[in-house]
Amino acid sequence: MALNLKISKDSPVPLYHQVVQGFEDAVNAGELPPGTKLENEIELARQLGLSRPTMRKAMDELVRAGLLVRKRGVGTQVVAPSVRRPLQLSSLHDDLAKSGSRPTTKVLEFGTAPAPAEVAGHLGLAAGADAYHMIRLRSVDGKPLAVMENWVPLAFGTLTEEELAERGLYDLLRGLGINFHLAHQRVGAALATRYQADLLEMEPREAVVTMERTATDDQGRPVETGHHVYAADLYSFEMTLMQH
Amino acid sequence: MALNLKISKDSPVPLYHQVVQGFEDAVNAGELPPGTKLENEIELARQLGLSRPTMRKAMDELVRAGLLVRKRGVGTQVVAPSVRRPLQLSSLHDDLAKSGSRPTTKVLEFGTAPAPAEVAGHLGLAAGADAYHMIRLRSVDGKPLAVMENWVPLAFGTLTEEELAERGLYDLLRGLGINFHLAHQRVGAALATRYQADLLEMEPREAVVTMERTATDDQGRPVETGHHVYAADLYSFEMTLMQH
DNA sequence: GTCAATAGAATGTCATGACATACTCACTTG
DNA sequence: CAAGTGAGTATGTCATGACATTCTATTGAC
Repeated sequence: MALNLKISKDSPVPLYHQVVQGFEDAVNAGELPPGTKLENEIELARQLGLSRPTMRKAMDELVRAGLLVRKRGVGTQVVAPSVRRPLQLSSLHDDLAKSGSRPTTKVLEFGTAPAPAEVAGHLGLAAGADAYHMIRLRSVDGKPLAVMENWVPLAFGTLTEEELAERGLYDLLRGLGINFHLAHQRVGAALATRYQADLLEMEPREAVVTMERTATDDQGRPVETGHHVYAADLYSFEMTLMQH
Repeated sequence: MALNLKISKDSPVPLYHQVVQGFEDAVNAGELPPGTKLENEIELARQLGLSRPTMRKAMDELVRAGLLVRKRGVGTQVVAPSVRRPLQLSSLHDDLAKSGSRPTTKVLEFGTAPAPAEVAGHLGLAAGADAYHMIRLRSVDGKPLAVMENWVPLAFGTLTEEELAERGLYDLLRGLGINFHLAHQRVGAALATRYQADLLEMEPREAVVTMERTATDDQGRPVETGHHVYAADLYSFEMTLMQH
């Protein structure tokens, strides 16, 4: 089965990236149906005029993405078109904007306050140390979606309520020079408090999706911790799990 | 800053794996504190007596794991100890057993039934085609944790209620020769129905965490789809998000 | 027919070598 | 002082070459 990918050595796009993209396109177009057994790496590389390590680097990526499975001594075959979508650290604002929604934000509370013990623990602060505290209501197309409470250490720089009303928190933090690295997140469920229910325009004791997250920067410093509550009928968390 | 990793060329463990493990140990032991700037790749490889591609392969993994960040033209530094835990496809039974709990399962319903339209869609079956249908109650240390409804196409082989009472569904499917590959999962919240509340020994209209998942094998075939409901006070979903 | 050994196939690992590109800093010029 | 340029640094990409390990199928012996 000859590969029919277009690889250009004049392109600024690295060769292995072109291979990855070509595979994905071929799989999505049905030219490489699930179950297709590929030629061995050496032959594939020969066909594309590449070195084997370059071919292999491309295939490493495709295996990690879930499009291909490899078995030592046997060969490689196509799995797709079901593809792994990696979990990305981004803000709800960015997620919603990316999915075509028009998110708006209302700042309900903003200030500095002594961090409760759990928050202090997450942020690596002394108990009772001051931190920024903010509560926002996020809506989409005019409909309330989430109540978001966040805490941010004071040490990174100055945040203002005016800025927070205009831009997302993550955007502001990036503006302070913070390079986000990763976040640990926990998703659960709860009954909406009366406060939350009022804001989300639902009955009290309706179900809400809860999300707690602490994000760290590329220095390993905790940069924000938050507790968000989403209307369960409007929002859920999607993810792809891989077998290893 | 000289690296102090123990690398043995006699070990059956690949060199790059030894480097990864050595880094992780050093970071976890505090020998490589967050923010540490590492020597360049060529020097690190020299210090460890390795080739640069081997060094680089190890560091690729550490970057993907979130322990290191690299910047072209600048260098590489340590981020940890906060590490990315990749999302793995495994069954609730395996997850709980791994965390030290003693899960038990009660089969509430088992049989074949026409798959509802949505289920048929997920499993790639014709509408109304028969599929295995099962409902189980999972408990931990005698306390009910989850109500789990699953559908499995008939085509993979025979499942029996007796087997399901003894072993997990994923275990049974593996026994039929299925190689799990990945699953798409959605986590949300809902109010427990009376049926669910009775089983989970909670009040009706308490909040439950919901999870819908469709798993596919390494041929790209959907092998099971399920809808699970967890007691929100006992279970939540944890995950790590990476910035890219 | 069953079992063990062997050969072939293919992935996995590792090395040497070289060039390209992005980033930072210092110096020069306006 | 600010902007631009060039050099140095380090990661990113790619190639050739070789050996190790795992898997499967075939063959031979019992």
